[in-house]
Amino acid sequence: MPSKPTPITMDAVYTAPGYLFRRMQQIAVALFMEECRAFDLTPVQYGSLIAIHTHPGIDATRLSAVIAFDRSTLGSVIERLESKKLIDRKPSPEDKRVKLLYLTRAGAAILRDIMPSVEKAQARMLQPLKPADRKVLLTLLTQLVDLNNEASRVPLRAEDALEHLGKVG
Amino acid sequence: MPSKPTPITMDAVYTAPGYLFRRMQQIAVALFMEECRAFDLTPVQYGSLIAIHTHPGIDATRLSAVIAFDRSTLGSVIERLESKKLIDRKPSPEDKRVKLLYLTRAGAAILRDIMPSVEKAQARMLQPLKPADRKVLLTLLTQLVDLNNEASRVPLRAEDALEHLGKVG
DNA sequence: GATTAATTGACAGTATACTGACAATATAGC
DNA sequence: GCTATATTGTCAGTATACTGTCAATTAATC
Repeated sequence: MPSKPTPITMDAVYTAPGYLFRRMQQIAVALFMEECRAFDLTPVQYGSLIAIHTHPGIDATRLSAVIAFDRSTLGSVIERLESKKLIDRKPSPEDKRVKLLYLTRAGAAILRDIMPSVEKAQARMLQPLKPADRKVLLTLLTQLVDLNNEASRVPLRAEDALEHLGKVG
Repeated sequence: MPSKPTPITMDAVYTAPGYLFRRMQQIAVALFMEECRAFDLTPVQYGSLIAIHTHPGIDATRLSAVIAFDRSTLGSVIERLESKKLIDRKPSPEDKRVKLLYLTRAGAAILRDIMPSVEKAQARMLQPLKPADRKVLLTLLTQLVDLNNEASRVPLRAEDALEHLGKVG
């Protein structure tokens, strides 16, 4: 049977999951920026630093896969981190196309120092919910992101990306 | 007691709610664009059309409040909708600063036609969850957005925005 | 080993966000 | 009624995304 046409009301917007995800993402960024103001880092830059810290010598393409950030955009993110002297970019001796990424001392330091503020921001955005509800939401959200992994332009490829690091052949 | 410092691992990223909201937002946009390709409308443009349809003669500032979209950005969104001839912008006779927004015939038509595709996209992003879980997630997400309303730069002001429409003073 | 494929980083073009500023215009307070 | 304040639209500057393209380089195939 054909379903009845959706009435065109604001509820078509307000109850759409896509709209709610957009608003929560904006709220999440706002809280991150507020808590981390002193460090002058964006959420994307923070995530990139974490990944480079965890995988020193990673290249931009694999970095993009490990954090599921857009590869085209990552170029300018890396540029900004480099100009802030938080990372170094060194040409790969094995592949002339590739530039390997490393944290500088300053990069490692800022990462260590920013963690508590990031934690605070992450806690604040779930604060309004009861603790049990926070857990439920996080569980479902994690599942949903994982199950929809292939739907995004840049699916998360944590495992794959690691395979090519620190190997000789 | 002081809590132990967070270890710097990828889990600090993968389990952060902010990261999960970012990824779901990107997945949501990707699914919207895929389902609605034929209409050449973005999620933001769609939301704007719905709001203008519901509140004919609304101005840009109130539009921003009714859908909680950034006011600076909305200028270019409106420009694009106007150049596609989906909306009309008319100067207000009462306030020389204000430009009032109306759907064109084409705008109303595209809105009517796109609804099923939007529905499909919204359904697809929750599809991977069990029906009961979808309901739980939506409920918690709606609560969370509402309770964090003031944390975003552009809090939703659905009621306020309406008060100034169609009144004489 | 020469041709074809795929990969890497880069770039141009479009769209959304947010910050902060500005001129024109309205409103409030006195 | 004049002045201080607020509102509206706009713009410049920065940051993130996505599409599509490109040259350089590497890998795969025959």
